[in-house]
Amino acid sequence: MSRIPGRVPTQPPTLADVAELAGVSRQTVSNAVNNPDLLRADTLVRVQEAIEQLGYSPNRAARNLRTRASHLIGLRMNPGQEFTANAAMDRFVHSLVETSGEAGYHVLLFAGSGTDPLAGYDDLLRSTAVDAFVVTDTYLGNPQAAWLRERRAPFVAFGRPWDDAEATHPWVDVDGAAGTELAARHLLDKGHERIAWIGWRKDSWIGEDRRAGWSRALKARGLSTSGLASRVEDTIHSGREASAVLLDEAHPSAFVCASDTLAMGVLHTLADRGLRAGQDVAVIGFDDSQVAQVVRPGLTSVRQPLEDVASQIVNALEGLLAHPPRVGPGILLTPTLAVRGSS
Amino acid sequence: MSRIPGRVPTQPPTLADVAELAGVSRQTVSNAVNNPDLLRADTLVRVQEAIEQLGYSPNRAARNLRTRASHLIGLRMNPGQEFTANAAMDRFVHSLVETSGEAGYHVLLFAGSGTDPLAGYDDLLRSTAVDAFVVTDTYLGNPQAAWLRERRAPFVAFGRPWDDAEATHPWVDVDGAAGTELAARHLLDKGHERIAWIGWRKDSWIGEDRRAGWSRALKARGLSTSGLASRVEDTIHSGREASAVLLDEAHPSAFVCASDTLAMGVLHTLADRGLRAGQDVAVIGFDDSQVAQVVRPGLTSVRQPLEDVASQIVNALEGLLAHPPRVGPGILLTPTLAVRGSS
DNA sequence: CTGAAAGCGCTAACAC
DNA sequence: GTGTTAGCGCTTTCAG
Repeated sequence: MSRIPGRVPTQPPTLADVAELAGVSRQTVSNAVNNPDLLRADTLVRVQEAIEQLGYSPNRAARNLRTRASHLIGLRMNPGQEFTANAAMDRFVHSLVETSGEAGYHVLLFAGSGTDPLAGYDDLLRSTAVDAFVVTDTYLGNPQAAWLRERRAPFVAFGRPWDDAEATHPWVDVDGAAGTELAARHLLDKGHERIAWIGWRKDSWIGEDRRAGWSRALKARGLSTSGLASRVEDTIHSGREASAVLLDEAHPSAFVCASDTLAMGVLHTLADRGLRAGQDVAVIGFDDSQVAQVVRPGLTSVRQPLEDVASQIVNALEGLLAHPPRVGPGILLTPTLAVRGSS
Repeated sequence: MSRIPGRVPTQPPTLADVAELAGVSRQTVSNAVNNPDLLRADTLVRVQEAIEQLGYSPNRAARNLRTRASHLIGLRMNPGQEFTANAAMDRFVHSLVETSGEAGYHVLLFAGSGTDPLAGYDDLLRSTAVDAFVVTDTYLGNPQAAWLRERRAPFVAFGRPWDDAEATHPWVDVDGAAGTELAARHLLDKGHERIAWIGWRKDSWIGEDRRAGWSRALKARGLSTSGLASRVEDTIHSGREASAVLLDEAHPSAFVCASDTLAMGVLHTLADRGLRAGQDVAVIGFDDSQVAQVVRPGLTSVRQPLEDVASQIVNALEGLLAHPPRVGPGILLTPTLAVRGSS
């Protein structure tokens, strides 16, 4: 009488309730859920009907306690830069949630402190709240990697271990150089010969990597890059100024930029001077952000395959959490070019 | 000998380890963590030192099992519309993570199915994986609200119960009408008298709400709205077409739009015709998305106070989960206007 | 293939 | 104030 199907029970049903209804032991119900193969077919059906009837789902806390696993993946959200390269972050989180969901994992978000790159990780780890982490902010080295490895915390990094070639942790990254090389080639094929670069300051590994692709493409065609490159802050204003200077001094017919933000700055300069993007001067950005898609006349941009990144990360995570753990080599994915009016 | 401080233990320390080191019972350690007032000062210090020394954090699963609470808040991510009104979502999630973190909660992300508005909720609820939900997708009524309430699942909605004035669940929303009224007044104060509206199709409550603010502002100044409004799909293309038609037929000197997307369409039309946004025709969007900030000459836009929304939601959540539960009235917050070059 | 017993780490209730 | 007992709901032995 205590559990009337269709009515909302005060307490969710437990294994014992299902066992009683199905006329088997609790253990058998557990097996029906976790190792159905062990049951005889008719018993299995009877148990499954009881589960269905009661709307039973195993209590997460109890299961976690027993199995020492939470099926949760921790992901740190950095204090929101209002408009920066993290435009891609949103898309990545979406993909990660969907992919990890299919693998039986949920994503646990926690806040970072901005100053301390380790904040938040420690507590979740010690309280065994998550099974693993996905570490995304590896742009300036990654102290997290060393720290997490030291505590034997499973994690997969989105981003190469730039500062440590010996690092053995699993990672997935996008080949930025291949992306900018793709962009530069696209322009070369259109007949451009003076292609300028606007990137980030030299202390950014990602920035230098992206720059290398542009440089490689030009050199492969026997073209010089000298005087055609500029390194600035990642703001529209900087992109605008840098492109103005380059136009005056080096007369490029096209720009490849390390980000859509910088590319927007170039578009502003072109508009200032009555030049038409795509017609008079070509521009290519990086990240395929929303702005690239809506600005006139459409900004050609390098697009990171974030769905694939998420999928590979979840894959690596599953290996890491398997018994015994499987840890594969780092994975480098190739971006694509979203071609629009600006090129 | 089993736990050497400074070294990484194979197993995290437990209550028992701390109790042994401090020379007290397990219960006393538990009290030291949860009810420090109950301990004598010197005992408390001794226990805290032991906790510190071992790097102890209470095991989440065990605590959850015992207290029947997970300190997790479920948030559903809808399948990523590549570019839509969910531009604001990212900002909201950030705020929610930070605010709820301060209140001792973490955010659990799960994937929605796109077709079934209830997908994902059920399992998390039955397995008691989360303490409560934050429901965001209330744009077309909210079947979740009725469903969740029926199962006595605690939740707070971001969005009014448009379709059910009798609804008693806690909610927080932004007063869209106040936002568009602010926008229209801003234009009226600049001397505009023919202000057009481009909004969504009539079946959108949010859209009709935003439209009402524009209409109210015009009528308050004794101006007619007839022929000045258009209702279309939320795409750039639609905004472009609608504005072209309105310019031809109604000769407005300014536009207020239900979204930045539509406003971008207007900017395209102006560019097509050689009209300068802000100089010849004013344009105001809604959501203060990234594009509003980077497009030339800057798009004036209604900005939702998402930080405040998150804060109020967490506040409501804390009330809901208190013993006994406190449930307050719905909360309506007022947006602000981010003024840029387009107006 | 099924059942009985034990225990994961913690906290609520009660004794001392 | 502190210690003892019990049990949250589940899964992992190990018998039958």
